[in-house]
Amino acid sequence: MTKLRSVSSPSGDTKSRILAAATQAFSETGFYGTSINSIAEAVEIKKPSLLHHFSSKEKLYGAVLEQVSSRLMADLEHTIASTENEKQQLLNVMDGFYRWGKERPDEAILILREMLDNPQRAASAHNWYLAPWLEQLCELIRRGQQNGHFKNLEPMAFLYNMIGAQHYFVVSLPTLKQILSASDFKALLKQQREELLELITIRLFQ
Amino acid sequence: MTKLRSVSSPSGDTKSRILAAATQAFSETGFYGTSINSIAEAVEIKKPSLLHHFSSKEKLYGAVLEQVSSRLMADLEHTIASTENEKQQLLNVMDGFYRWGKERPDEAILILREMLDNPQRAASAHNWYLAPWLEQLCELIRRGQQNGHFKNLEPMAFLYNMIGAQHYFVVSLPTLKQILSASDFKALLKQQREELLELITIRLFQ
DNA sequence: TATTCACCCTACCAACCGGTCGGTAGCCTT
DNA sequence: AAGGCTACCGACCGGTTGGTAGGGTGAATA
Repeated sequence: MTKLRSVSSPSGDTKSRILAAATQAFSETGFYGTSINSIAEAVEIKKPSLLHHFSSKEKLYGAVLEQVSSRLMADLEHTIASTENEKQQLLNVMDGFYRWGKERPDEAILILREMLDNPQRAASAHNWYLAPWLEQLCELIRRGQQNGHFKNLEPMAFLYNMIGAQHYFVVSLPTLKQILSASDFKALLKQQREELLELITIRLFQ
Repeated sequence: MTKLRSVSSPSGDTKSRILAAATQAFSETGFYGTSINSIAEAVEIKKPSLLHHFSSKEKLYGAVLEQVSSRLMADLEHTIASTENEKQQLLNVMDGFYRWGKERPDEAILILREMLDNPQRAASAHNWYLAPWLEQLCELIRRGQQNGHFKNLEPMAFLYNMIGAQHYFVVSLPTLKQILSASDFKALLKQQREELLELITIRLFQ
């Protein structure tokens, strides 16, 4: 029997609305700087109602992180699976990472915040939200090296610099947007992208 | 008349002891996650005594940021002034930035936190603590290009990637230290440094 | 000797925090 | 009609926050 969702109270997606609001809030003001009350207000419910869906602030925060990291991981796997060539795989993954940062800056900032706030938790085995991501990419590069498509270099060190540059740039965007003119900002956005691609090309391919 | 500083109460440097403790605390737990009481405890005074030296939490935080950024700026100017060759200047500055991150990770994390927490404040004219820094470096590169020592590329985009990669790596160190073995960690530290130098070399000099 | 002043303290405050409690409204199943 | 369920709420709790008021102390100044 199909369940009818009442129109007057679309309560079924209250949970996801909370998650969305929490993602933005934690991203903007961090875990300690965000009160669950302010999140509840954004969803237009009261605090006890929020705590009905997520039994504690920590649980809510954890749910947000898990949603973000799982989406990131799924994107990576999909990207790698959809191409054969290692060179194109790497470029596509970097492109996906770039678009992720541009389209979901909240999530990019959140992941970085978590690394700063909670290095030991962020690092714990299956909990570092970029560890499996980086590991997959490392192996991709090693495959490319074995096939002779990539130059010989340390995959991890290389990747960390490229991912770091990209991630850092993304979280800087709100700041940059304010100190640069609109045209300068737009130009830098394009230039940085081309610069990073050029770096990857001359370091890995040539 | 020279003022004698009493030995029993070296109160003159209570202020700097507060600053040091605050730098560490804010770096570890952020502005909202840090209570002035915990800072006072670290200095072994009571909260009102701390508020006697810095009249509010915001003021203290501002003083910490100013101390960090002024030292960073002084280092940059000293480094540039102590060399003639643009190529060597750039390498020395990057080296200085690297050592800053290694020797004062607290400060590196703090600057990044400030960018996340307060993009509009962090960006405001004379208050973005890396803006003048980046500007000086940009001009250095432009000089090198005019002299024909550097390749032709967009200085800002290039710099942002290099600085970003380095800064990102530094703030990742606590996390990396926990997911890697001691030997792997040490190896990565060396490799990343060489990798970044290689990137600069082949992109800017060759 | 009297006064000032920097420094540190105890005691206190209103505001806010995360979280619990008892209870209500409405829907679904039996 | 009864019972159970989810979603939601007002009132409240203990505890912590940044900040204030005011008093004590000891050294420099006059």
